[in-house]
Amino acid sequence: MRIMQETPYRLRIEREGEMRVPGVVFASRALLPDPAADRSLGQVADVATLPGIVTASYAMPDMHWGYGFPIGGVAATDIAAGGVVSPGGVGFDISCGVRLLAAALDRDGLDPRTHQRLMDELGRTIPRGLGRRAVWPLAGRGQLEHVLAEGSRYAVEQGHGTPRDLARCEDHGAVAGADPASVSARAMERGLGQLGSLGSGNHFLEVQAVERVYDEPVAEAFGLRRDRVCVMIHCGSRGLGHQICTDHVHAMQPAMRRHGITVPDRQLACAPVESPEGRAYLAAMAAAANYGRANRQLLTEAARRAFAGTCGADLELVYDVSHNLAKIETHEVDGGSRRLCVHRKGATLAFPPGHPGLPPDLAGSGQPVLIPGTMGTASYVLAGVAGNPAFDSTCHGAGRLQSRHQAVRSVRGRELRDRLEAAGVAVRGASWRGLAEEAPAAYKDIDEVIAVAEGAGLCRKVARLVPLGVVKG
DNA sequence: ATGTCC
Repeated sequence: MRIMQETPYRLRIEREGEMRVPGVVFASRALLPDPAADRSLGQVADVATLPGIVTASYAMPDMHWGYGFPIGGVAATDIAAGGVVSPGGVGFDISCGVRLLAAALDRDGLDPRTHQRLMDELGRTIPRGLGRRAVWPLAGRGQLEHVLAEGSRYAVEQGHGTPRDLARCEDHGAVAGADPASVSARAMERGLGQLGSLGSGNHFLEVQAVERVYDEPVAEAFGLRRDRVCVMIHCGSRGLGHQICTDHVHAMQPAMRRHGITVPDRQLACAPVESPEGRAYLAAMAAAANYGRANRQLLTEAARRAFAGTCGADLELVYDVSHNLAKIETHEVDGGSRRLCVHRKGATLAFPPGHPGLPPDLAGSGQPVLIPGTMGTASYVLAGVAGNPAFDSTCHGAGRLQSRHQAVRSVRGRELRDRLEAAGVAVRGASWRGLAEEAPAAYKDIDEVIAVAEGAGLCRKVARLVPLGVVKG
């Protein structure tokens, strides 16, 4: 593989073999994955072979090895030119994403005793870990179908939130085109008992405080100012999204044979967007996306109850983003306007100021971008910028450096908890092993990832948040 | 990520 450094923050993988376009990686040399342990650069090249891919196969500064596509991967296919959709380009955790809430409270208003009571209450009421516990136990299949079709809109309609919440959700809380009929009975079964639950892995609910503001007017428009207490929620579509991915990867095998599509990796299973299999996946994916969004809405309700019961502060929604999704969007390609299927896997949509997809009160700010760090480290709020070189996309997190297995070998969960508590971060975990798997040492340096994302022109910094307590999935 | 294997 021939890799050229184009700018300090941009590398190019030259087109060769079956690649239809080059690879473009937004990273400093220091952030590049170790090729001995992580095959993600090869995955960027593999994605470049997909039918219909345009411009380049991109990777964000937090890139690492994933299922088929790299995590941190962005790929757009031209629908009219037979462009494909690939479940591996979205990931197993469909619509995994982040929501940020701002409390009507500053950090000096949270005395140590109230802080502990708040964390205890969150620890008691936020369902997490493997299995089926939920804030909203659905009445049955009919109610779940409403969630799949209407996402957070249905949750709010049913009293789990306010109309103001929807104004600060991507797509007003629901992806269009969701079809519950494309969702298998097994996926429905898995989804019934998990709505309003964090899950496990890197998912969390964190109480944070704004430590630094880089752009006062934009922070103000987002509802943020220095020292404000916030809540960040990171979760996805649980077993339902996972099952949908599994079902449709299998369903695409005959479509690939029928269309004569060959891919360098079985995990890149795909089908033309304009094929029965492609359409069925997108309809089921949209349903999972709506489930993921409703999931964050229900966890918001639980967090609001915990705040109301302990410190009395309201929580106002700053924004909600999905960072695992494929969307049909129109972009300029080679001087023409094309309908594209844009895959973002571990990558965040970042519209520039003035984009019609923004809420009117944020039109001048650009789209809020929410990027969590790791336990005990900072998180960032950023904004979309004009001239984004990757279909209005940016990174989604710190990016894993060590495998879960490596992380568990290098630190004990109890030890990590004690270290975080000593540093003033209250910890309410689900399992010791899960905690060790998410050790900060297993991730890249979030400050460096953000510096590269900004340096590469993907987004710009608005505020830096630091953790006060974490409820870990 | 995930009832970490149907």
